[in-house]
Amino acid sequence: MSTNFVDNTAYIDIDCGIDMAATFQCGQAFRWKEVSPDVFEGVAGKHRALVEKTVFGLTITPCDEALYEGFWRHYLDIDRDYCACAETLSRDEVLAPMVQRCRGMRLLNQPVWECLISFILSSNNNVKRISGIIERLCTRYGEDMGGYYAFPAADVLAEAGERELKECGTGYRAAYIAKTAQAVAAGFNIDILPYIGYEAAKEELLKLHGVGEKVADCVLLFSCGYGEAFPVDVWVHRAVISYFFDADRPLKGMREFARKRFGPMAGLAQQYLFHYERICKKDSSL
DNA sequence: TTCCAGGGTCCTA
DNA sequence: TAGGACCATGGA
Repeated sequence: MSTNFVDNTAYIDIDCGIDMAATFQCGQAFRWKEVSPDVFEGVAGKHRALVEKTVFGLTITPCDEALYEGFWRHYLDIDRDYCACAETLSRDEVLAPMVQRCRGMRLLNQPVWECLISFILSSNNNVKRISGIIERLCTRYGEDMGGYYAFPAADVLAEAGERELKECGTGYRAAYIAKTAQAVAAGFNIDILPYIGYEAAKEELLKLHGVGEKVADCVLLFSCGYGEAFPVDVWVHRAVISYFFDADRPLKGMREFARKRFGPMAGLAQQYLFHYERICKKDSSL
């Protein structure tokens, strides 16, 4: 893998390629929009970028070396060998066709705060509507970066309060966001979560209002780098029952089953399951 | 009109 | 501790 920087664009040579739609539209992040099949534009934290798939890998614009090393390299999970991951998961006979269909999908390493609020909003919600709510929150409370808005800081959302947050379409989740924002603004440290281990980090997250097992696992997987996290939503629940069991079983049992079967790649396996299920439903409705 | 969506909280038995 | 009602909202 090599990276070059020309005219404020990063040219990244990645061996395994990237599935743009699977990566940016698989429900792990909510601020990316398709410009064309090979080009996505999005905002993460305080940074906006155009990411384009090329024959060599991908390009990021605008992006100099400092921004790449300080943010996008980690965000796009550039250093993980996804060919090896796909190879390993393909050895699972059930998962093999899903890996084949979604090959090139990557997990993103999002800013923890942004990921936390996004998935608190995901409760009993759908991807399209979550994206709309987040954009309204960013437009109203995010820092104006000149043409786009950063994700709003905790103290700003805490100050906004439940009633104002509801005006952005958050519904009953406004109370969750307000209380969690107040906790973080008051000193609840979410920045340590990537460094204290999966179990300890989950225990911390579960102390926050609006965060249950599923939301915690999403945050741990999509922003803290804990690959063993296995979020179980309605799609994954259906898929696991359909492909691995012949009857329903408790959610806790599903998480344990997944972590035992897929180990440190349980989270990636979960994402293959989730995206595959949604693609299949879309395909079957055509 | 009803169902559904990347669920969590709170109350009751 | 487990189970169930309830919570907002917009698209299908």
